This record gives sequence, structure tokens and C-alpha cells, in this order.
Amino acid sequence: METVAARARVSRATVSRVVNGESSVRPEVRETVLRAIKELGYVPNAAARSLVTRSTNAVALVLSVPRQGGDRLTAAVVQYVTSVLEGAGKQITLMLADTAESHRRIVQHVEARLADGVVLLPPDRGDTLAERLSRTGVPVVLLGKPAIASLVPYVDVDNAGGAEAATEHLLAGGRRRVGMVCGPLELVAMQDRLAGHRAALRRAGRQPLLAPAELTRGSGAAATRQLLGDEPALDAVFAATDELALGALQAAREAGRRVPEDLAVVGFGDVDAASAVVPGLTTVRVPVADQALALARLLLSRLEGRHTESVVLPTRLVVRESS
Amino acid sequence: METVAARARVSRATVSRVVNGESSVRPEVRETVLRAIKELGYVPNAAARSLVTRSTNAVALVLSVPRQGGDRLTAAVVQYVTSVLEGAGKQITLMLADTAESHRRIVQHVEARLADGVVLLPPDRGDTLAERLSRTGVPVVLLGKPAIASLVPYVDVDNAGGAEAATEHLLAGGRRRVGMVCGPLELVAMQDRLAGHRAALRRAGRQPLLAPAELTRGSGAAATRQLLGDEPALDAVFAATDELALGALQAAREAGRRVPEDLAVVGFGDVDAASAVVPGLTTVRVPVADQALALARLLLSRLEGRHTESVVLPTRLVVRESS
DNA sequence: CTGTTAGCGCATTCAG
DNA sequence: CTGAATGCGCTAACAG
Repeated sequence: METVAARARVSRATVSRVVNGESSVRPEVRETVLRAIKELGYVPNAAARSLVTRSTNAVALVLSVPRQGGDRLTAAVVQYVTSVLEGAGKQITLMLADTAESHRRIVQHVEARLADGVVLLPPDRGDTLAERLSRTGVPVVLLGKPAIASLVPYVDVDNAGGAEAATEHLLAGGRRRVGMVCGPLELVAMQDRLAGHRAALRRAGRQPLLAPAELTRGSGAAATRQLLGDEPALDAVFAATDELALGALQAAREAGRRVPEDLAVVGFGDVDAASAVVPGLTTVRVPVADQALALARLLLSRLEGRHTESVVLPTRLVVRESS
Repeated sequence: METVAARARVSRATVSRVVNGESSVRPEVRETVLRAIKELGYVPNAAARSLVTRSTNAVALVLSVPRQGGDRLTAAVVQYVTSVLEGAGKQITLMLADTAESHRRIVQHVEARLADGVVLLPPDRGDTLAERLSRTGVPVVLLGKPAIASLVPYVDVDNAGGAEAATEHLLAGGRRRVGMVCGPLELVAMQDRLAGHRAALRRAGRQPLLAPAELTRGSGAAATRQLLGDEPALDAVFAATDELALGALQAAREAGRRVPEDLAVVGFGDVDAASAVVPGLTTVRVPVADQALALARLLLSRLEGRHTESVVLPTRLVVRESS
């Protein structure tokens, strides 16, 4: 900076003003300084700057692993959050929230004002990290509706609406006995999907028929077998995730039920495999990229002090051959 | 720090020594300082520290998108690199390398020593970012063997070996006419897979039979149709990726060829869908997590100044029903 | 082993 | 509108 100042025949203070885009510099002087900067390839020292400004122009992207959202969501978030926030001149610091120790480190990081904002992919099971961070006063945004109501804004997809649409689609197709393979209800997304399913059934005057499952294919198959055993007249299954639905397809095959003739199957998520299997899996598509983008924009809004509300993105039923 | 020093009745320098774990502090003094630190909740200011040490204790994780490796690999790298490097006390700065502008920013970032190391997921098509970064003198590690030989160490999987094993498996199963659906040969991984396939054929005294394809299911199907047309006696297809193999399965179905009776199909990657389709897809499993872990460790070694070689991880054939 | 001293590169008063 | 002076919080010699 000293060198730049000398070359432009001004003081360091003026260089600083130019670099920070203050308007109180005479245009011709500004030009001279800019030229000197370019010629010398000067690049400001971030450490020195944040030492004096007490702000790091950086945001923390906090990942909790593993997540049920899966790799697709993680990859999308990483990409879009970085893209949007870099575009706004922010630096992105990646942090992992897996252990209690890491939570301490994250809180400390934020308290030390090493981040002026946080994008938090919360763990699937309840956690208070979001609240703790939010209490430090820095803007925090969440991916996914938190289990306990909170003032922290979030981005989520319309799980209830998607489940409702899927169930209605089955009923509209003339299915009389619709079972549901549920995921673990500690997950808010699973609660919402169940609620949507119930709402659609209730409106049609039908009784729910549920089988719990873990989020694996094998567990989806087992739950489907159970439904099939409990209710021989079963002619449709709505599975809370595609992985579970793939298990349902497998169970149907093993039980000699034709899909979709004897048994319709609908999943949730539209993962790659959904379009690869035969028959193609009808499923609820989740707008992964939009979600990631919305998350980035939400934080940006908050950083700029704008008032911001949580975002819930619409889901869309993709009808294939399984229903 | 001043306050801590006062409370512990020592100088700031001593506090600094304790914080930085220097051994030249009398144990009892160290204790006192540590206690004062805890009581005051003191946390060192990273900006001030890196201002004077001229090192930020941070590494850059540079992502190029989109990548053929896919979301699974991206998610794994993000997770493991962060986990390992945070464990070593590093901060991770996420950067996107998509545009020429972003390349400039990354080089500048590294030249300004805002990162003491770089993990680079290079773009699939040739690029010189790795070389440019490496010339700045900071340790750089790559995911995937670069197209042009370089001194920059990388982590890759044994693409040639995997392809060779897949092809040998088909030949050992009595297949007489084995075609290959290739991906774009600008991708080094595709070159290697082709090379492995050729090596196995050569050893068996067979001629290659190739069909080029883009990395989509539809393109894999088209290429398979072409192979089927060119060579009616075709009884096996090795596809360079699982996505292509799924296309091959589709083409076989449409052509009325039974898999595996009439046509054996083998893929590469072992994506989720590979085990979900019927018949299950025989494929070459790629150790994604190991790759990510190796990448992180490789950078760590280089940061610690240890001599390091590139790493090539073994792949493994997973035999299912399609072959 | 510990304290003193001197900056690291920058933004920001306060004068001019 | 511009320059001179001051200190952000910390580490690194250097003495003691």
C-alpha cells in the first residue's frame, strides 16, 4: 500500500479510500491510484483489514453429516451457496458440525466474529446449535424447518403438499386401500409427509394404514411386506422416500404383485434411481437446486439487513409407470 | 490478551507462548495462564495473528462444477477434507472455479497467502489452474489424474484396473463378443477405462468394438443400439459409467435381448441405481470415501512438508445379476 | 524461563 | 478533498 501511495504521489489514507470505494476522492486522483494499483498488482491484506474493521467479510457454511437429504442436496448447497455469496464478495468458511466439540468450535468462531453470517444445514435430529448461534446476533439461516419453532428463518420444500398430491393421485387412480411406508418421525420432513398423506385420506374419507421404517431399501421392503400381510386388499403404497419406495417395489416383486396393476407405488424425492428402475417410479420431485439457491439468497438478504421470511418451495408429482 | 496477562500476573508475551503451546513456559505459570484464559473466555483473534505470522492457517477447497464424478464424490470430498483438515486445526475456505474470473480470484487468493494449501477438484476438461497455483509455491493436491503430466500430486482410482477386471469377468463368463460404450475421451478417467478394456481384450486375443457416447443414459442406450446393429453376435457390453450401463439395459430391453442370458452388461461406478434396477447391475465399485480421505491426508502431508506421492486407489468388481 | 520492544497492513480519526 | 498520526491484537526477536 505504501508503494502504491508513493507511486500515485498520495498518502496511504487516500489509497485506502480508493480501495474502499469512498466517494470523497477527486476522480483524477482516483484514476492515478487505480493505475498504480494495477501496475503494482497490489492486493489488500485481508488480515490487516479485518483486524482493524473487526469484521471478516466471511460467512460460515456449517454442514451436519450425515443427513437424510443426501449427497445431491449437500452438493447443491455447497455449490450454490458458494456461488451466490462469492458473487457478493463474501468468503465462505466450511465447518463440520458432527461432534459436541465441533459445536463449541463453531460457536466460538461466530462469537469471535470470524463469520458475519451462518448457513446451517442442521442435523436431522434435534439440536440447539441454530439457537445458540442466533443468540450471538449474527444472521443465521437454516436448511429445513427446525423441529422446534424458532425465529431463525429457513428454506424448506413443501413436504406436506407433496405427500398430499401423491396420495390424491393414488386415490384419483381408483386405488381403494392405500398404505404408507413412513420414515422415522423424529425427522420433521417425515412428520410433514405423514401429515399431508393423512390430510388427503381424511378428505377422501379413508383410514390411514401405516408401517414405520428406517430410511433404507431393506426396511422399505420389510414395511411393505408387513402392509401386504396386514391388509391383503392393499392396492397402493405411498413411501416417504424413494429409497423406501425402491424397497416397496422389491417387496411387491417378491410377493408376486404386479406394479402398477396389482399395486401402485409412489415415492418421494425423485432420485436418479427413480427413473432408472422398471417400472419407472412415480414420485414427488424436490427442487434441490432451487432450495440451495433460496438458502443462499436468504442469507444474503439477512446480511444486507433486509427483512426476511422463511421460504417453502413447491414440490411436484412426477408420474411414471409405477402408479 | 492484555486482561488475561494481567489476571495471570504475567506479560502478554507469556500468554502468547501458552496459547501457542510453546514448551518454554514453567508448568505452574502455564496453569495460571490457562485458568485465566478459561475464566475470561478469551479467544485469540485470528486476524491479528495471521497479520503478524503472514499465514492464515487456512486451506482452500476449490470446487469445479459440474463434474462427472457427481454429487456423491463432491459430498464426500467436502465432508472428509473438512473433517481431516479441521482436525489438524486448519480453516477451510470454499471457492468455486467455474469462470475465468473465478480462476483469477483463486490465484490472487493464494498469492496473497490467504491459503497455505489448496485441494483442487479440477474441471473435467483440461485447465491450467493446478499449474498456476502450484507455481505460487503453496502445496496443491488434485482429485483425479490430470490430463497433462504434472508434478502436482493427485488422488485417483484405478480406472484401468477396474475396466480390465470388468472385461476379464465378461470373457471368463464365456462371452465371445464384448462391446464397449465409451464416454468422452477428453476425460482422463474415460481414457484409462478404455485402456484397461483394450488390455484385457488384447490378452484374450479379441478385437475391440467401441461406441462413443456422452455421459447420459439416453446416449448410452443409443450407443448400445448401435453396437447391437453393427454386431448381431454381440453378447456383452461394458459401459464406461453406470449411467451409460443403465442406458444399455434399457436398449437391451427394447431390443428384446434378455439380460444376462442374451447380453451381459457391466457398468462402472456402483451408483445407487446400480443395485436398485432389475436385474442388478454388475459394476466396478469406486471407493469414494477413501478417495476423499486420501485427498485430505495428502494435503496434510504436504503441509507438514513431508514428501508425498500421488495415490491410486484400487477398484473392485461387484458382480450382480446383469452379467 | 520471562518481560520489553517493535512492528505486521490497514482504516480512521483529526487537522489542514 | 487530502495527509499525518494512531492503534486494531498479536508474534518475534532480543535482553535479561
